[in-house]
Amino acid sequence: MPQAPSTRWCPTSEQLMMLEELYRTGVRTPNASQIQQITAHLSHHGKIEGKNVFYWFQNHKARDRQKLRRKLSRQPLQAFSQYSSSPHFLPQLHQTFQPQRLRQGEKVHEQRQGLDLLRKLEEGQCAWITSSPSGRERETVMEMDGGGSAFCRQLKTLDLFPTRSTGVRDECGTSMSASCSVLTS
Amino acid sequence: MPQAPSTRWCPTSEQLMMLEELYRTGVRTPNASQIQQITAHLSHHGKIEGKNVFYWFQNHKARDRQKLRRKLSRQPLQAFSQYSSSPHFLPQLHQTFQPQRLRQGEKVHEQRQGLDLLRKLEEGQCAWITSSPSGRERETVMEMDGGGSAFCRQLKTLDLFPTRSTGVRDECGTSMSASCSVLTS
DNA sequence: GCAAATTAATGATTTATTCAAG
DNA sequence: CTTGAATAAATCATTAATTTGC
Repeated sequence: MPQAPSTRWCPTSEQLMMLEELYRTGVRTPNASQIQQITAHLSHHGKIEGKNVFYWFQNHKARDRQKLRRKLSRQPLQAFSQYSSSPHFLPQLHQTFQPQRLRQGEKVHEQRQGLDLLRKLEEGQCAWITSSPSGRERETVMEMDGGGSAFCRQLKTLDLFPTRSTGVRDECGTSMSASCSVLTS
Repeated sequence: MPQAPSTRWCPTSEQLMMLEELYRTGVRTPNASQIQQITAHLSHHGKIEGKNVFYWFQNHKARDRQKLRRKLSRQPLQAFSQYSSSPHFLPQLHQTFQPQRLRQGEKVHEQRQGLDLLRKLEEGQCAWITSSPSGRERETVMEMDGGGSAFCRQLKTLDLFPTRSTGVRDECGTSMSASCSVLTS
């Protein structure tokens, strides 16, 4: 069939890796000259023009920031957990794990609560995660050394999460189906 | 009898299946609370602690990415590989980009170039960036056509990224060993 | 068949990056 | 410019698979 001559640049894996390598090592907003050089090099690995390089860095930088923000805004849901050995616990967990999105203006600072585990693990303050919760289900899921989860306010899940992706999301999953949550307090 | 002090967690098949199910359905980086919940549930199927869950997701995600990248790098789809992937190309580019770091006072100019570019692009004055960078630029930047080694004599590797290859390990094109090179002349 | 020897997986640690707040 | 937070990448280390000589 008369394949439409792809109207847009499609980076080869090598080009992509090289761009990412440059990005990883600090290049963010290359100037004209730099773009020219990059383009020259990458052109050995496939069709490419300067504007592609320019746009790539623009987009990559932006999406990186976006990803970070999203990452920071991941909030824990309410502790519920007496399903114990329910054979249906998985679906329930899923409900709890849907990515949460908070309001735009919400201060990022108070929203983190993610995994400072690593640090705590290394510092030995990881009782909460090191200890085996095997004994019984605790309804006070975490108590985290007093000050850890003060901002663990009540979230109200509004709805939906058709998430059923099979591929590898997370990274460039710019738009993962997310449920919408709102602070109710 | 001093039982083999199994030094590390060994997931039961049930635990593994549950973790994989969670992963398949989108869980990638569970936060503290979520880890607690997962741990609580999985503990019904065998000994387990929070950090095991944490590490499991870290590793699984990382190795998934790794697998994907390795797969991608195996499909270099252009015949331009006469230059193939020169290990020198990156360092050279980096060298070019080093001067990008400016002192506080004079930062504006460089930074603004990106915007200028965009403007030009949108205004149609982007001939310089749209045009394919053939020949000319290449010469000034890299001489490597006659055997890239000639270029290397002038380079001094700073070893920003020590290429400690443990040999055996995985990897391939994922992370090109990038060292920071500087002209010594 | 069966261990010792080898190799592949994968759990656990360490190290480097990144963004952005201070 | 410095530092905090939070990974992701790299790598170390141990367990499971498998191969191999008998």
